[in-house]
Amino acid sequence: MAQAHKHHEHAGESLETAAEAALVAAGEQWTDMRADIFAVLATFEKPASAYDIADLVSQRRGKRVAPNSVYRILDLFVLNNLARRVESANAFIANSHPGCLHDCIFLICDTCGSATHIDDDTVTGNVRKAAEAAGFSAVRPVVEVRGKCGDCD
Amino acid sequence: MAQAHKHHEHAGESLETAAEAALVAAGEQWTDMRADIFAVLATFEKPASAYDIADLVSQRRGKRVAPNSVYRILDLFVLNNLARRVESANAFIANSHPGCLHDCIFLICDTCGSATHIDDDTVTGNVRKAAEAAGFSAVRPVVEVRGKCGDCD
DNA sequence: CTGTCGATGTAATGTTGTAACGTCGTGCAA
DNA sequence: TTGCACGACGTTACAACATTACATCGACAG
Repeated sequence: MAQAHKHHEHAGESLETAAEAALVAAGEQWTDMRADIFAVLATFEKPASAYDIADLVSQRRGKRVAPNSVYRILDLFVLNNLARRVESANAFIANSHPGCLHDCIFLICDTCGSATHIDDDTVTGNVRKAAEAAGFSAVRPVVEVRGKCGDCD
Repeated sequence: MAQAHKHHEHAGESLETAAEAALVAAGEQWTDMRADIFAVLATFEKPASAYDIADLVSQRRGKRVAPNSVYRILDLFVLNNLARRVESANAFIANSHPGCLHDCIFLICDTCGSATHIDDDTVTGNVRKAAEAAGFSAVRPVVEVRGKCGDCD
């Protein structure tokens, strides 16, 4: 069912470096603020709200960072595919393979809150096709699954 | 692609009657308040926020109805499949065939805000399978598509 | 030097969602 | 008939999420 699809999955340092590269490649700056926000976002394995991030970034910088600023940068990240918005959780999660662009599917555990993401282009492709068949264009599929993860069984 | 799947699609009076029947069948009461909220919800063709509904129901009753009360009843509706929550819009929409239970796919137009829903059990079934293959259980798929509808092209 | 531009700061406000507790009517049991 | 239990709804307060408008600051081109 799932497509075999080889990614370079990043983590930690490597992920931040990849994110920086991707953002710079898009003609954007990689500032301290952006680096801090990405770093904080990347430490979460659960989806993080903008306010969670604002708190942690504030600690890290020893100075209050307003949610506002966080949203701005998060939006930029989402736009450039460094992060994803998890609609059903009003929260954000770092993309573990920035630069590699496709629709992803999030599995969010209602018990522990963790989110994993899978890429299955067959499934999301079918969603796109179904939408296009109904006359929709310029489509952005939102495919998320709420449930219970293997660890919480 | 899309499954041929025959529903009784309701509208107006008929829809409200069907909703009442479904709720009563579930052992719940069909009160004036619930009827009003459902009626208001059903007049929207766009997803409606709880606050929108609260405003209109307040007008209709000539007395302020708090969002709080609306949420309670909306939650009940969602639980009993009379309404659906549109996660990517933080809003609700009436289910046009209450009692008929399956995963649905919402197409939300980013231009005019309208939402249509399609049922394609093949697609949602594959989403479920993908989630289960990843060790997820008790799964509730959220499949929504943001894009531009035929009318807004 | 100065105007412009992108990034961030600051303040205020709007929107969405929940918690805690009070009141009221209905039905049932003593 | 009284009193209690319960579900539905009201009221208030607050928490969480998100946006708008405008100010400040440094880099850099003219």
